[in-house]
Amino acid sequence: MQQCCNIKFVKLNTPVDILQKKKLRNTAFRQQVLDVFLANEGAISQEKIAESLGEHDRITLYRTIKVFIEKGILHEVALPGEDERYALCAPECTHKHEEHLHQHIHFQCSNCNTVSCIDLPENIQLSLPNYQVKQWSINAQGLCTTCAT
Amino acid sequence: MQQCCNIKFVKLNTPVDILQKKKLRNTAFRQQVLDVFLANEGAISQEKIAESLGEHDRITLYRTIKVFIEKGILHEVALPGEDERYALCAPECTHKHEEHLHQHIHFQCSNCNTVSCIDLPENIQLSLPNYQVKQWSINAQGLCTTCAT
DNA sequence: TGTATTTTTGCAACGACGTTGCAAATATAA
DNA sequence: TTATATTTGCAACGTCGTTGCAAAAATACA
Repeated sequence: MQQCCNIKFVKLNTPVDILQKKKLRNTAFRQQVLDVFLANEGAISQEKIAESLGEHDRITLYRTIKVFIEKGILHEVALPGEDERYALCAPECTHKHEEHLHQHIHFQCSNCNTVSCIDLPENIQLSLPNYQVKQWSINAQGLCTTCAT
Repeated sequence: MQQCCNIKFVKLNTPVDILQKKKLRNTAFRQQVLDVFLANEGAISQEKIAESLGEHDRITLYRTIKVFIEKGILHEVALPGEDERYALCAPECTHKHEEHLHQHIHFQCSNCNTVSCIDLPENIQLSLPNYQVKQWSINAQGLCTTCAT
């Protein structure tokens, strides 16, 4: 069972663990960025990260996000008409340029605007006639658990 | 049956038709932009549109795309790590801020990099426990019809 | 533990792009 | 044909992505 963006799962890894596993140096800045993700559920934009960080160097943040994506620590969540968001990958995730399969659902709440990653209960195949589908993801919109009640 | 981004369907509408229906003035520039979409299947980026247009004013293009999205002529196709792309909406599509339901698949070919919109054979419901799903779309990657063979 | 090596950071700099205001040009209505 | 409303093109501004480079920091190694 592939679990991605599951908070229970992710929280087992400390920033230090994550960086060591990916052979990245353990710096204060990177820890702060990872802390932001561990404190926020779901996918957040660069703007949101920047706010959470307080005063910081924007180029360093840009490069940190870039490296995290390349190493498979973060993945990109694209939403139409909005800034790209980023979310923690599960430990199984490999580098961007290797096989990096994300088969999950990104759910955006039209009320509170949070984007949560929903795990799929099992591996589901998408098959399209005449196409070779390698990976896929679903972007859904509506009301999240909190706002629906 | 909802058909979106289906070329057969869209080609029945001329640029003039499209603009009239949306109560937008019929200008040379807007026609050129629409022609680019009618000539290119699938979703294309602003950069690609700009190339196809030749010499033009970038602000006018920016505003044209913006108006087309607001009026429901174009819709935004978000892809992780890439510039946003735009695709023609089917005539049924309403304005952005009304109910604008796109339940379709955006398929990106990892070889030729084209993004095509695939019609769904019928209305399919996505149901997630505890969530109220209003709309959804699928981003898939792999090899398209042409490149798979 | 101290030093060498490699990585990372912070800053300058540049271009590209989103965005707005405004006046001139254009399209539609009367 | 003229009046009105819309659209365009341009200036201008700030923000962001990106790169190069030197200083600082982290790790490896003796």
